[in-house]
Amino acid sequence: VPRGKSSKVNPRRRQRAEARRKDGLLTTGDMARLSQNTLRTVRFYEEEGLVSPGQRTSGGHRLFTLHELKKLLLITDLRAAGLTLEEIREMLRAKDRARTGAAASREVVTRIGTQLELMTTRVSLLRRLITELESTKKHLEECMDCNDLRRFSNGCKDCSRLRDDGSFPDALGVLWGVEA
Amino acid sequence: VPRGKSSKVNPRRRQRAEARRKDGLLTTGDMARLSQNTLRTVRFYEEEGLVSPGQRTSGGHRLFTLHELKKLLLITDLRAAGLTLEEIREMLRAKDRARTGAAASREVVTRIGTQLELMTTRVSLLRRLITELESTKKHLEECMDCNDLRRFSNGCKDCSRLRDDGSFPDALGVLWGVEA
DNA sequence: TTGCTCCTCACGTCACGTGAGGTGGC
DNA sequence: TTGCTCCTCACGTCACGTGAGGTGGC
Repeated sequence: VPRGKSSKVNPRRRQRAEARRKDGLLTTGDMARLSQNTLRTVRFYEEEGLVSPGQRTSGGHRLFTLHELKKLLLITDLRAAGLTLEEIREMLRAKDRARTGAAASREVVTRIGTQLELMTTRVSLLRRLITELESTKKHLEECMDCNDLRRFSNGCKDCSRLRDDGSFPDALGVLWGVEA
Repeated sequence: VPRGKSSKVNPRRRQRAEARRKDGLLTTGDMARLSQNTLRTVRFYEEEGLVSPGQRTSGGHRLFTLHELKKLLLITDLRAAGLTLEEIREMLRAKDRARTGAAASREVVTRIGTQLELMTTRVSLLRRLITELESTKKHLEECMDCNDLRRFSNGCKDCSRLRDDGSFPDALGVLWGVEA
């Protein structure tokens, strides 16, 4: 159980998460909750010039527009997809730095194209790994009721369960130390 | 052009990358090249107890077995898939820490299952983002020969190209600042 | 023998995490 | 008024990157 984060459901807090301020602006906490980030991350992205609170309350609390929330949601997705903050920043600023619509769109199209290739590669790697781990899991599920202590102490070397299958995933060889 | 990394093809180096030492062991450089990692990363993984050179030469050069290379390849894939080194370490050590085959397989099956769920989630996010960015790219490709400076200076607000389409990707709204 | 490869420190970086200590706002 | 939320430092962490300065090995 993680400390510091009460699991008690606080009804007032629940309301806050769903309710909007009357002026339609969002606090740092709203931004964090709605984008599944921490407060620290929202503030860090502001320091890095990625999002910006249009204004602050007299007490110093940040207030963001809905547009900044949408930007934060995109940043969050792009980070999860593997882009660095620098790459994200360049993408977000590309339009404003360009002098013409043609230059702006070409710049953004190029950047998106590059990232799409990288993302496709990442999906392929993930799919390959998922297949491999699923196969490894299936093999090991056959051993979940194994009581052969003698064979296990011997590293499962002479166990037919781990040998009779021709398509033996590499990951299983590594995890079970079959050739060590 | 990145500095420090010559793009000249060195035929001797090429041979080294493919050839094996007569004893079948691999140097740190072989491990790095064959797994697409840097020398630093291979050494760091050794410090962290993830891979281990079975022996060293009299001069202190690390020598790895083929099994350590396979382990490094799996580690590299798992890292790219988003696992921390701690999670990878626990997965690799689970079998050796268990007392019975049943306990070992249950432990590893559970860990793999957890990671498979996370990986599936990551694939979904990537696919969703790929779709969104492809759509955004397609919209912007229509603007690559735009010469309407007046409209661009005005933020493309009154341009029909960016408005007539009903299914307007969120990312485009953010990147093109349509509501700012 | 030459130069390419590998070695060990050791400080730097990126993207935040984690308190400490204090104040704001419905 | 209470307590939940947000504030600003500021040091810590994870997974390496990047030299400096030196030696090993086909």
